[in-house]
Amino acid sequence: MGPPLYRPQVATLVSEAPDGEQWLHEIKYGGYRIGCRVARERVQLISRKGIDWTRDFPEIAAAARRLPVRSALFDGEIAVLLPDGRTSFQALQNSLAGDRRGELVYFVFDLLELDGRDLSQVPLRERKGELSGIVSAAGQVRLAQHWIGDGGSVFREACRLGFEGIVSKRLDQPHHAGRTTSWVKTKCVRQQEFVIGGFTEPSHEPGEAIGSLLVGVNEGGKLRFAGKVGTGFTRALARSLRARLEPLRTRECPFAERPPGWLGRNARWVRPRLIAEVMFSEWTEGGNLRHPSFRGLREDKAPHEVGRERPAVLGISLSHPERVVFPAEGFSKLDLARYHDRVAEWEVPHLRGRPLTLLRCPDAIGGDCYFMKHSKVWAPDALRRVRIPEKKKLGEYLIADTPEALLALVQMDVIEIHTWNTRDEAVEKPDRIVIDLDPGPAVSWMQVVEGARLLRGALTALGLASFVKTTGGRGMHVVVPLAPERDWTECLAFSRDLARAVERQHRATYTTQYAKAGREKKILIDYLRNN
DNA sequence: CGTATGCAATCGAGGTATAC
DNA sequence: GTATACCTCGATTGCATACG
Repeated sequence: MGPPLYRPQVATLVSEAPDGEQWLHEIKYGGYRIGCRVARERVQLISRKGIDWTRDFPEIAAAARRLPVRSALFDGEIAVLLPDGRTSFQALQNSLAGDRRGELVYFVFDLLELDGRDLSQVPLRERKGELSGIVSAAGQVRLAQHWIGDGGSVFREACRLGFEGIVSKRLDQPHHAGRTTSWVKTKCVRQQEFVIGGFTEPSHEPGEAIGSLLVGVNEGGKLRFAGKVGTGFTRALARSLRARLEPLRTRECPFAERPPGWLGRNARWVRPRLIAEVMFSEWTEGGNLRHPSFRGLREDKAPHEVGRERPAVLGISLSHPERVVFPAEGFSKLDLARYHDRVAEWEVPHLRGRPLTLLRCPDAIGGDCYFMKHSKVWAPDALRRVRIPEKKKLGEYLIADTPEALLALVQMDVIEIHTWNTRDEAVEKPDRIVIDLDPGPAVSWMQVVEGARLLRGALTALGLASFVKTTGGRGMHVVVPLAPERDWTECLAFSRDLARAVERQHRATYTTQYAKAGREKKILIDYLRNN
């Protein structure tokens, strides 16, 4: 008898995540469900329908071959892990097309056979136990994380972080092929209204019902096609929708841009009068709906009121969320917002109370960017404005004290956030000194690291704690926190003296001369950051 | 006899491969 | 380049069959 087939267990959709200690919860990764059979040196990756996918993911197969088993059947999901920690179905398909943006990871969540022992009749709790001894929590083949109990919180957190939803599994149940209720999934759904601009002829009842609805949203005064909705109605409802749409029939396509291909030529068009409520999982990169499902007609809204609803992060509404801000990596404004949301806990303490100088790029990096010090511009309310006396007049500055304020900066298309070395309660008394190590083009990164260590040594000898900050470029900042007691001139004098002392001792390596010429192989110690 | 379950159909986006 | 077929993911309906 050959090895048992890969017959995956699948989850039933429910509206609320279950609670209780008998349930564990995992992230719904939104990748491809894949079984992995290891037998001696042979590894095979198998799709949900039993098709061999080993050739499509050779690096996963190679990593699986190194697992410490003689034979095994693993179950899991292959997904693309984005740098912000989310996984993306879209990115996975791009990855199969050769576009590597993010890391391909096989998240393993079950073990059905181990070294000849059939584990399929063993409770999930024990299978998880065996699995955790074999697959580690890092690497290209990695253990899927899970949480026991409190499904509601796991679900809310998963949605907040931008995942598709969660899968909840009974710990006390054996494996069971096919759809069961001992595995359930809860999805983070989106729902909104769309204008109906047409429909397709159904294959079964031509002339009597509809196949799918063609829907769109208003964008810049035009109706933009957003996809087809072909499920969520019964046959009877499809017939009644046809009856409602038939009087609205027109020869002219109501969408500003005709849908591509066959659809654009063969769909039935209607005057854009009816509004449909549609549930869907997400917007695709092309601005279409993924997994759309009809919920009903909205009789209470006018078509011109229907637009794409702006996503919000931490309550800050983002315009142009899909705009690509980092073209090389393909990251959008929404990606940037989610990143700041994730790191806000660490980022905000360094921003709190500090007047800001901002680099804004309304197009993208590489487009037109400009530095902004004063805040005589529109900014969301979450940002605080302060007035600080300058040489001649009062200057108004922005300060970000909260995670919401940080997201407000993203909404303003801010790419770089530069802070003052003082806080607004005492603008004349710096609470830190920053010494910038700016390497010439011929200087290696390790030399910059050595420079930072040298400075830190000198500071420690003077009784001052210090830490380094990467700059995003090739240099490094050495930051010295201070009690806000000395004024600017004293801080500047101190950092200038320190920089010159280092320069005197190591003339071949360091300089305090700003002129570019002559310092290709040297590190400029820039003390003027404390001015 | 009603309910549960499995399976095929019919829809969706987005991808590949292949034929023309 | 365009069209077709088929693969992944998904939702949902409707029917046949199994079960208590």
